[in-house]
Amino acid sequence: MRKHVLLYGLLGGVLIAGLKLIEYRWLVVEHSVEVYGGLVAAVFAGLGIWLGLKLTRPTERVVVREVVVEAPVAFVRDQRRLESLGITPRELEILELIAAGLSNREIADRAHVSENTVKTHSSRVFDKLGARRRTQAVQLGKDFRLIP
Amino acid sequence: MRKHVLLYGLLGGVLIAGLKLIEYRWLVVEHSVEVYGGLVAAVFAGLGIWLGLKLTRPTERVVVREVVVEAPVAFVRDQRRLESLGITPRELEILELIAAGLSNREIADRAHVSENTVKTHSSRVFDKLGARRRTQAVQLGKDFRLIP
DNA sequence: CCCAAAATCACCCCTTCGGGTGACGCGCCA
DNA sequence: TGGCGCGTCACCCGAAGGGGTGATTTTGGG
Repeated sequence: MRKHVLLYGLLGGVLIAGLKLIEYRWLVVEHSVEVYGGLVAAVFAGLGIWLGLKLTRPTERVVVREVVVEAPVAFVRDQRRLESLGITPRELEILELIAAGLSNREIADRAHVSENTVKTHSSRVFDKLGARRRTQAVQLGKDFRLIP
Repeated sequence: MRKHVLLYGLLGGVLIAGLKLIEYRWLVVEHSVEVYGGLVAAVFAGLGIWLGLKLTRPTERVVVREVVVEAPVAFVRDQRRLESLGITPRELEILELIAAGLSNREIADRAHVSENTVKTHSSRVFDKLGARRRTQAVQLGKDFRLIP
């Protein structure tokens, strides 16, 4: 910054010297003092702006703060796949209970239906998923993003 | 910014008018043109610096960028729990294959052991996990962070 | 109002699973 | 060197799971 101040003074001196060399007094005599004043004002205003920019440039700092956002990877059900497989809401419900580790008997109790009904639903959902065992159905259900 | 330019011009006009009012010509006559020029130069230089600061102030900004880092939550096996439950490596291996949806027969083939051996391992791991069914064992294994 | 999809339930048959028990070999270590 | 943990295997039996078929009721939309 100090360098800029020195440069500013130097330019001012050069300007004065330049005006002397081109006989600014002739200009003054010929075009009055206002022209001389305006010229000086314009030049120094420009220099001032330039200096101001130079002085404020260093304060123009961009602070980049990286905030790490935890992504719990929230579960979103793949509705599209659900429809493409033709799995009904009830079947999906049974699948979730199977994934929870419940037996058909327990699922029947919880869903207030008979065990045979649970077996029917599970058989259908196994068929739609292409699973032969409930553990495989659970695995496929997770892969297909049908259950968490 | 345009407002600043207008203000700048207005101030220049006011300055000129002010100089007129205090009969600047007297100053010129009495102290030569250099004094007048220096005065104008100083004033406009100051204005220029001020304008420069005003213009550059808005560019003085702090950018806060939030970088969302995908957290796949890499799986880390809970070795402590594994030991506290007394689950052996072979049993854990069987548990993983069960979680993959394989039958005892398939597990036996993949692990190059008899189906009876697989049943023994699975029975042991079920007992250690407190599971009654393989789906429940899988669920508990995931809860205990023993399998992904 | 009727049809189709969904949900419900039942029965049969076979496979798989899970519990229980017993046994054998291997490596480690006190 | 004897015990212990681990891995291996076998057999039995009851429970649970899964496939197939058929049937009834409920429900939502044309």
